[in-house]
Amino acid sequence: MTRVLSAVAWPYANGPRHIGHVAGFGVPSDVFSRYMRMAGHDVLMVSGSDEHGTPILVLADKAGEKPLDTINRNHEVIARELADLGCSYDLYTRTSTGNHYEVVQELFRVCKANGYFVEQGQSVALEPETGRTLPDRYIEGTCPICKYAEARGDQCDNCGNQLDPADLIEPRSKVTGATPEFVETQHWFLDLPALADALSVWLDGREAEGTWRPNVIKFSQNILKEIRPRAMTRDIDWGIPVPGWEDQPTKRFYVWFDAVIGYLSAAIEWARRLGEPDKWREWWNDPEALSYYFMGKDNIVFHSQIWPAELLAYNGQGARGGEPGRFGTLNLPTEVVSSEFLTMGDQQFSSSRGHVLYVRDVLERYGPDPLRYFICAAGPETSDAAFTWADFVTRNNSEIVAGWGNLVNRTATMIAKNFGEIPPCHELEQVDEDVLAAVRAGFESVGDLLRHHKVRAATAEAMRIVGEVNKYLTVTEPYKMKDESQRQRLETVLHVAAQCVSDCNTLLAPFMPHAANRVHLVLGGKGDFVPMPRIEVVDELDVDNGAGSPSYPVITGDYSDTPAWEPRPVVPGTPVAKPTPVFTKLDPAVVEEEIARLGG
RNA sequence: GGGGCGGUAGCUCAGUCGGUCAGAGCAGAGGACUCAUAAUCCUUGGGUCGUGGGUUCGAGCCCCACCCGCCCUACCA
Repeated sequence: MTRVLSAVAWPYANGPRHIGHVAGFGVPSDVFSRYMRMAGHDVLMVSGSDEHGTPILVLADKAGEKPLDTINRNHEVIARELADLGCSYDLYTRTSTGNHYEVVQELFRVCKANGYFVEQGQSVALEPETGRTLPDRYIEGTCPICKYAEARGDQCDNCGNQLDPADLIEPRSKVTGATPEFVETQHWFLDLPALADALSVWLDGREAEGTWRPNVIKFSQNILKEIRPRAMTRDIDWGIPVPGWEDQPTKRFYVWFDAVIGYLSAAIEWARRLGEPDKWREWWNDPEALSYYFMGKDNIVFHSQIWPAELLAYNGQGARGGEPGRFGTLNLPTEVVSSEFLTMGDQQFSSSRGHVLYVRDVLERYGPDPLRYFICAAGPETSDAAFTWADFVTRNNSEIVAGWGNLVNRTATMIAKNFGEIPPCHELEQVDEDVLAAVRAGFESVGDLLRHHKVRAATAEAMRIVGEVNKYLTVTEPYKMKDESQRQRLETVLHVAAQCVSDCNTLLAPFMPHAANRVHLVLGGKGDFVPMPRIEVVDELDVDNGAGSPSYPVITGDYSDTPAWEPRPVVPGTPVAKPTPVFTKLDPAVVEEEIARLGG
C-alpha cells in the first residue's frame, strides 16, 4: 500500500467546463485515482476552482457584479458537472477560502525568509480608471513593425513578431478601450535562477525513472535553460493579500502563485474537515508517498517549474539554502501527467465563437458513460485528438453497447431465462479455463497500463477481453443446450460467463463507474459496486480570515468501500432477473442534430 | 523569431532498443449463428509510413533540409 496524491488541475472559475477540459485533467485523473484505490493504495484526490486573476474581474465587471458573485456561481456550476461526471475527489474546494489564504501566505513568508523572493521594480500597463494590471494580451494597438492595427500587446497576429506593449502605436485596453498607463511598480519576484539547479537535479531524477511522457520531461528541461525571476504579485484588487503589503490593498498575489498552492491547501482543508488536522502530512511529508499532477499541456510550466520551485524554496533546498516552515519538508511531484488538447473536429474549442461543447450539456443528453468512455478510448493522451459526433456515436454504439452492453445483456438474459439465479459451477473444460484465465490476466495487463497513465491502451485492452468473452459464448453455444442431459454443462457455461462479466465489470469500473454500478445490479448485486462522489455544502473554516463565502459547495465522498482490483467469485443462487439494457444505443441522427446545434 | 510535439490504410490511431513493423479498431465486402439493444463470431487490408537527401548489410523508427498542422514563448489561469 502506498500513499498516492492525485493532484488535479484547478478549473478556472470563468464558466462551465467544456469537454476538452475534462479530457485533459478530469477523466484521466479520475480513472487513475479509482484504479489506484482499487489496487489497494491510499489515494488522496484534491482539486478546486481557481478563482482569482484578471479574467474573473473582467467577467464580473462586464456582468456588473462583484467578483465574489461571479465565482460563487461558476464554482457551483463546475462542482456540479465534475460530480455528475463521477470525478471522485476527496475534496474539491476553491481558492477563495480562508484556509487557502493562510496556506498561500505561509508559503510566501517562508520562501521569502529563505531568500527566494526579491523585490524589484517593473514597468507594467495599468488600466487608468482602476489601477489594475492590464495583462499584455488585454492591450491592443497598431504594430510598430508592420502597422497592423489589431496587434496584441504580446504579439502581432499579422507579422508574428513578439512585442512589448509599450511600443504599440496608440495602445488601448481591450477591456475599456482606454489608453493604458505605463508605470514603474514594485513586485515580489520568485528567484527562479536560485532554484534552477535544484529543479534540474529533480527533473533529471524524474527522467531517470522513465515514467514521464517524453514530451513533458523534455519540455520541462528545455524551459529551464532560460529561467528568469518571475513576478509573483500583481497590481490588482482581487486575489490574496501579500503579507507585509497590507497597506497596499491593490497589490495581490499572481493567480498562478496561489493556484498551484491549492494542491497543498486542499489537502490541509480535507484533513481539518476530517477532524485530523495533521493527516495531510502522510501525503506531503513522507518521502515514500507518490504524487501525480494531472493537467493540459498549457499548464506544464506551472507544474514542472513554478510549483516545484515554490516547494524547493519553501523547503530551503535551493542555492540560498534555508529551513522549511511549519508544514515541514514538502514532497515534489512524482510525475507531471500532462495531456494534449482535444479539438472539435479540426478546430480548437472556442467559447467566444460558440465552437464549444459543454460537459453539462453532454451529460444531460447522454449521461456520463459515453463521454467518459470516449475520452478514455480516444482522448488526447500523447497528441492532440479530435472529438467528432460521428466518432462519439460509433464508440458508443459499436463498442459500449454492441460489445460490452450486449455481453452483459445476453449473459443475464440466458441466466434469468434458464435459472433465475447464478447457476453452480461443475467440472471445467479447457475452453472455460481459457476464458477465465484471459479475464484474470486482464487485472495484470489493464492495471499495468493504468498505473502508467496509458488509458487509451488500457481501454482497448479491457475491450479486447470483453471480446474474448463474447467469443466464448459463441463457441460454447449455451443457447443450444436445451436437453436435460446438457443441464450441468449449461450451468457451468453460464456460471463461467457470469464470472467473466463480473470480472470485466471490475476491469471497466475505473473507466465507467456509473455503468459498473448498473451492471452490478443486473448480476444480482446489491447497492453500489463503486463509490460515487457527492456535493456537500460546508461552512467556511476560517470566517475571520477568508474573503470568500460563509459556506460553499464542495465535492467529497467516502471511497473506503472501493472494491479490490481482483476477480470476485460470483455466488451461485444469487437471483438474476431478466435484465433491462444497461446502455443506450444512440440514433445516428444525433450526429446531424448536434452539428446543427453547434452551428446555431 | 526561438523551443516542443505531430504528419502511418477511407476515418481515428498503435508502432518500446533500427532487422516478421507495415499493424489495430471503425467503416466496406463475404460467411456463420440466433441467447442478446439486427447485437455476436469468423474471413477479408498493395497504404511510396509528409517531401527530398544522408548514415547503415538493413530505417516509420537515426541524421540533415524542406512542407503542413498544433502547442508553448514566461503579464493568457
